[in-house]
Amino acid sequence: MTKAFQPLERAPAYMKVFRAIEQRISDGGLKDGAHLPTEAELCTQFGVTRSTVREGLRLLEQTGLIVRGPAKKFFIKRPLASDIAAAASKSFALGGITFHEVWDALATLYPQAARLAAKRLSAEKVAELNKVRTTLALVANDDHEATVDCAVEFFQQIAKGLDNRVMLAMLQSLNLMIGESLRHVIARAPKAKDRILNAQKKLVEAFERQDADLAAEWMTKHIDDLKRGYQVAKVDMDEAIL
Amino acid sequence: MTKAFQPLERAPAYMKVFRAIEQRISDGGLKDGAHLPTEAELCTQFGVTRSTVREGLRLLEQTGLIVRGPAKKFFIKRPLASDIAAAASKSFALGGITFHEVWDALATLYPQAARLAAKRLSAEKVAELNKVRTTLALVANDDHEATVDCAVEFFQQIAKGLDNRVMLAMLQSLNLMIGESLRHVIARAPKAKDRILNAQKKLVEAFERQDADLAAEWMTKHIDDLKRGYQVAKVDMDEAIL
DNA sequence: ATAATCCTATTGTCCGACAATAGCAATATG
DNA sequence: CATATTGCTATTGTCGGACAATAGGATTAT
Repeated sequence: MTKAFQPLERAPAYMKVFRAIEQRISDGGLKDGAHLPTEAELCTQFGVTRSTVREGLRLLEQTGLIVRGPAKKFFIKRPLASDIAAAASKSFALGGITFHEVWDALATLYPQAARLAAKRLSAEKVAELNKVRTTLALVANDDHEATVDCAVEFFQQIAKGLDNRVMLAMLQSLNLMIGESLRHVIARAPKAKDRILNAQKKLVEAFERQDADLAAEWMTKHIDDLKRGYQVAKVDMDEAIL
Repeated sequence: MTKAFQPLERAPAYMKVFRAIEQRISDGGLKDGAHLPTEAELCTQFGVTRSTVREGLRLLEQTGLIVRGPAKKFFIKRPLASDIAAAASKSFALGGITFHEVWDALATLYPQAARLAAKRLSAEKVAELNKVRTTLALVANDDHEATVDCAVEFFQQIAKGLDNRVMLAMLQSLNLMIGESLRHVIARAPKAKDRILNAQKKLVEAFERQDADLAAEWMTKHIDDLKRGYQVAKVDMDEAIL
């Protein structure tokens, strides 16, 4: 007797539409920036109705593979690190991730990131970082909004400087998750800004000297400070973020 | 004159449906495991037609917030670390991430993960790891499939043992991305398995002694070996994965 | 008691229609 | 002639209804 049959491929048509287009994107048939045919055109090509095509498009839309251009037209977009980070941090939040888990990941990743940064950051990037730092020094002490923005921007610049999209996405997703809570902390821990400024200064120095150990050391202190900030602000670390 | 009007909120109805349900999930109104009302029910509640509701459901579906239960009914599901990892690694692949970037992230994250594991892994978890290791020792030398599975499983167990869903998701997404390429490497680098086994042995020893430095050291060697494997297998590290 | 069959609720797909909108062409106005 | 306005057209967003496919549960037959 010949071999048993494979279970045959049964997926809803809208799913097949999704996968077909996704496939075309990944194999380069639909290049980045190209625009998708109109819905009517897709109907005739796939031989299904608009409702079905549209359901498939919604899947693509949520995956982030197509974005609206002018005239509501969709065009193809390959996911950027920032998209992945945004999606991941949103999912984490919905999954009930705690401050503790985020902080733990920060404490693990960022000192290493600082090590890499010390080795890889170009002189221009370090100068850029320094500019962010001086900007932070200039903002009013009670402007918590701007303070947080600068503090997060400093992290962002380091992440971007690593020249690695995987790490960028991971670090950015952490940045997004701490951003909100940081606002909370800074509003309640008045001395936080000075400590942040000091850590940033030492970090920039370490980057200038390309001293990986020093960079890691100060980054660790910086992250530890954040935890202390949470404690001062009486944030329950086992509470879910957002 | 009174202040200018805000641009009014104009989003397609299907998007509003999506956001409304998403909101209900995140604020706990729809609990994990609860089942979504039928499409017809949602139609009456939102006051839109089924087509519109269904487009919204497709968005939820792709976000991973609802999954099909028996009878095709949708059930609410909060995203798990593994879902986030799967989505992220797929996006990375579509974004054209290179082997080099993945390896770079591996080399940065896993030694630190090993450090944490040395401190946190329970005795049972270490025993579990040891079991994976002995399983790998027993598989035939030419069974590349099983070899890869065991090698990846070893990483998975470490990731799970950290007891941190953020790190778990990040490490898992890396695991998914190397999985495929590892198959390629092991088929071409015959001695790879022995080196993997040795590294795993040393790692387990380090975990048993809770020696973080030793664990990090051997994990670094382990990851470096992987890179050497790529070179032996003549994989172009600047090529996109998958 | 178990297996086969029917029933029903729900999803998947189709069709056709029309309103809303954005971009473009044609026109009016100075 | 240049600019502003208007109308045209292609496309998307939404609607309503229809029916086939399917999964689970109820019912019947053996």
